[in-house]
Amino acid sequence: MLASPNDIASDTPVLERKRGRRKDARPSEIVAAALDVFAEKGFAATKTDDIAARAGVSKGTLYLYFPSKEDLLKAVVQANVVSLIAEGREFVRTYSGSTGDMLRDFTLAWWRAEGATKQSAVPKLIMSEAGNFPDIVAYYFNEKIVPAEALITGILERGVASGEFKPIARMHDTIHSIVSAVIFLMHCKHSFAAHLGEDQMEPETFLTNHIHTLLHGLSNQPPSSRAS
Amino acid sequence: MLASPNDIASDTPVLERKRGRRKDARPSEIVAAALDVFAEKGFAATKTDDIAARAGVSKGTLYLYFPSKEDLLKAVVQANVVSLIAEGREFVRTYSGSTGDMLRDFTLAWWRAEGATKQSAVPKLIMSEAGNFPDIVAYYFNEKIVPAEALITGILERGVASGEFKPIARMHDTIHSIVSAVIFLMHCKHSFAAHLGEDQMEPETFLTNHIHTLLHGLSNQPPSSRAS
Amino acid sequence: MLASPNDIASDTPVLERKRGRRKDARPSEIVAAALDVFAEKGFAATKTDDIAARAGVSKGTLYLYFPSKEDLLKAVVQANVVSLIAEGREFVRTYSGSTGDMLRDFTLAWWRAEGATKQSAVPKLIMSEAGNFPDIVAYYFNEKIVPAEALITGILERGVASGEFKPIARMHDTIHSIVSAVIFLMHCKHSFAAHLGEDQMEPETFLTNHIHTLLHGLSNQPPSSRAS
Amino acid sequence: MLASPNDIASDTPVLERKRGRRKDARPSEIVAAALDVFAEKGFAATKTDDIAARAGVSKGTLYLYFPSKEDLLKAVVQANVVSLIAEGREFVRTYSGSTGDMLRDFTLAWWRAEGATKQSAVPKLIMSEAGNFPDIVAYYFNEKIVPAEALITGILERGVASGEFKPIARMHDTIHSIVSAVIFLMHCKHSFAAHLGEDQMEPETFLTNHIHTLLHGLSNQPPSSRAS
DNA sequence: CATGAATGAGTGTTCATTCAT
DNA sequence: CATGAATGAACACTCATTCAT
Repeated sequence: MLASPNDIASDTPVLERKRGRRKDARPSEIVAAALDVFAEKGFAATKTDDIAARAGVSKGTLYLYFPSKEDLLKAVVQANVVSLIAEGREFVRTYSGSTGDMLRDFTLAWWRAEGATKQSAVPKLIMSEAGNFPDIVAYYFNEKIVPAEALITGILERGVASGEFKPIARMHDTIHSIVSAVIFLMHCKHSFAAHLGEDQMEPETFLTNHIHTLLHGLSNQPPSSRAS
Repeated sequence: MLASPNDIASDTPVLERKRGRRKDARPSEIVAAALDVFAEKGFAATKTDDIAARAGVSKGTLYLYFPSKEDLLKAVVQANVVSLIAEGREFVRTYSGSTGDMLRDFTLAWWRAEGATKQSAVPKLIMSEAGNFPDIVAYYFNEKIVPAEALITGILERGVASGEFKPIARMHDTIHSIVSAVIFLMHCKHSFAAHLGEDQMEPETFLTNHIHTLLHGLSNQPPSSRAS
Repeated sequence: MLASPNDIASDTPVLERKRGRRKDARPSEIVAAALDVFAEKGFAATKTDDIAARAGVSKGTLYLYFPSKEDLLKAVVQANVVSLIAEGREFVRTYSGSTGDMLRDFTLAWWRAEGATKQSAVPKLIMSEAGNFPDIVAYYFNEKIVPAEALITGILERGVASGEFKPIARMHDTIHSIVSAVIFLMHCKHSFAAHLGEDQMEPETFLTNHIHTLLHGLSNQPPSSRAS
Repeated sequence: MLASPNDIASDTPVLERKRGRRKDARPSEIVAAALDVFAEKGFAATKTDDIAARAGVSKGTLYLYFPSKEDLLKAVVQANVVSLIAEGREFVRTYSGSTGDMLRDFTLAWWRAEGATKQSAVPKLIMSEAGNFPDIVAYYFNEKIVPAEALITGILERGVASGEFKPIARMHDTIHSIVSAVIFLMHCKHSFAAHLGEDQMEPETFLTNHIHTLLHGLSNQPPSSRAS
């Protein structure tokens, strides 16, 4: 259903030249516009006119590059999946330092690369539209979530292996304890931005604190015997 | 915009009788059906016929009780906000035990009361529709999120006061470290249910582990000096 | 289609007795209410609820007496046709005086009996709905317009026969010169009431003047030879 | 509410070409079709599909040019108001001849320009829908009725000033004596066309006779003293 | 390539009519 | 008799998609 991801970057900066060269930029401009509007209104409530208007093209032009609104959604998801994982792999491959710092820096890097950009709308979109487009979700799950969890698994195993971390009984749970904060942050950004004061939600501070707490705990007391 | 929440329970069991009596049950049956369909498809992609069909009534009957599809959405949100907070307050008021256990039990009780039921669709719905219905989000934020955070603040302060917990510099961050796991779980349930194996995501186990990790940490090492 | 007119009077005064005797008044109360609402909104834009509400009964009760909304319209027309013609016949039969005065008094009596009452809504209604209910129009035409024109023909012939009036070449035209003023007045009353000042439109004065002008002319000069 | 009338002619003949060009003709074609159907069925009973079908376009196209059915009604009224008044002014400005002839010729010209064309449906429409669209009625009243009465006032005053006419005590009444015949004729045309034989209602003959009677009277006798 | 007028299937909402109580 | 909750066919309006220019 979903073609293998080809490299449609959505944030490509564009130096305007009306109808001039660089026609190949059109698709990615449209994808970027679509991401904006889909994230704001949801797929069903988005009108193709809105996307066209935001992309600065006519409605007909959309159909020159994408056979349907749904294909545009697919393109949006595809365009925002691949490079992130590649970046993550590179981070893990090259990081040197303690695993605690690595976990913190990985999380921050992830936030900076995805959460702090417009791409953060994709997870929201995926979640919102999961019920209506299961194949897109499957694609996203396999191409992004699975590799991402693999990366984190690698980090955690590094910590356990080095003795920095205690043994981890249920790896998935620990991964989710980390991931949930980033996802939560992205969702908040797109849903409650207006309601959260700047001080209540400073993403990088929050993530730093979150990882710190996960590493060192809130409690002054030793764990009771019946641990995880 | 949104009237003060009146207690429309959404899971009322019904003994069928086609016409006539039972009319006071209708609204809550409809609200329950609407919650299901909205959560599955999103607001815009939901057809009123679908709601009517799922509620076992005709399309016209919907409009006997709710002036519009949007009002039905409001009713869905309202119906699933109030009692939860009341339950939470009661839990906090009556709990006796260590604050670590309290935090874990609070989280589990929250999950059982909301996450494990159909009500867990509401947070997903709120997030998905935030862009289109800001007043509903505002209502939800004020009536549910704010009080919920107040409850958790109380628990954390109890732990700090008793010396069980270390001092907490940024209360909001710590609250969000807790909350994010529950929200994450609810969102996953409605988006990735099909993709997550039973063993990868066992909600109560995950939450127990999450709280345990937050309390006692992953690390074998003491925190570096430059903490939060 | 339309039954022979049975005597449903619409202006029957009613002394209220809730659910008491005199159940036979119900139909005429409903017909009176329907006339009001039909005249105000037109047939298609009238909701049966409105009629029921104005009649002070439930919507279901309407269907106890009238098989459909359209039948209610028929009843409204029927109820307001018969007695008028009878009154007119009586007037003509018993009038003694000059034919000029007779014409004026006939016109005024007509206005008082129909134009000044709620019945004046019927001609408006007939005109508005002519395209949709041709059989009702046919009924109205045959039962009211034809007899009414016969009455006026009688008056005009009386005047010609007595030498009071000049010979009348096209009887229909002269009838319409008279009738048009009354119809015009009724239509204005239901359409421009809000726009016409009291002084611009005093019905009885207008009709008196209209008949006077028709009888005696505006001109100081004799007609040119090429008359009608 | 109603924009200043722009010149949408409703009877523009059209040389067919299915798509593309001719787009500026579309609105007036639609307005013409709408006038037809509204006049025939009334506003509420008219389906937008009917208008579209009669205009030879799809339903969607209607909404390309008019935001709603009600706006289409407004456009219909606007399109058929302005030029008439301009024509009337021109007639009055340029007429030379006796005032009696002028009154007759004015009436006939009015009939030919409005009554004999499809525009004659507008007065019927206005009357029928008065209760539901008061602002449209107000527009019509101010833009058409008021100026029309002013024109007739001018004619009558010319006759009085020249001594051709007797003094006129209540100008409004006399205007209405003239106008009522034209309105009556228009209403009849749209309501009783099927019922009136050709000989009973020959519009121009009727109007000629009506004006003749208004000028010279039916009576052989002088008015009694107690005039208006 | 790009446009935007045109389309028509689809959806939210209304309302005449029915019928169990 | 009277009610009013329930129905579902019908309608105004929308919007993804097409295609002549």
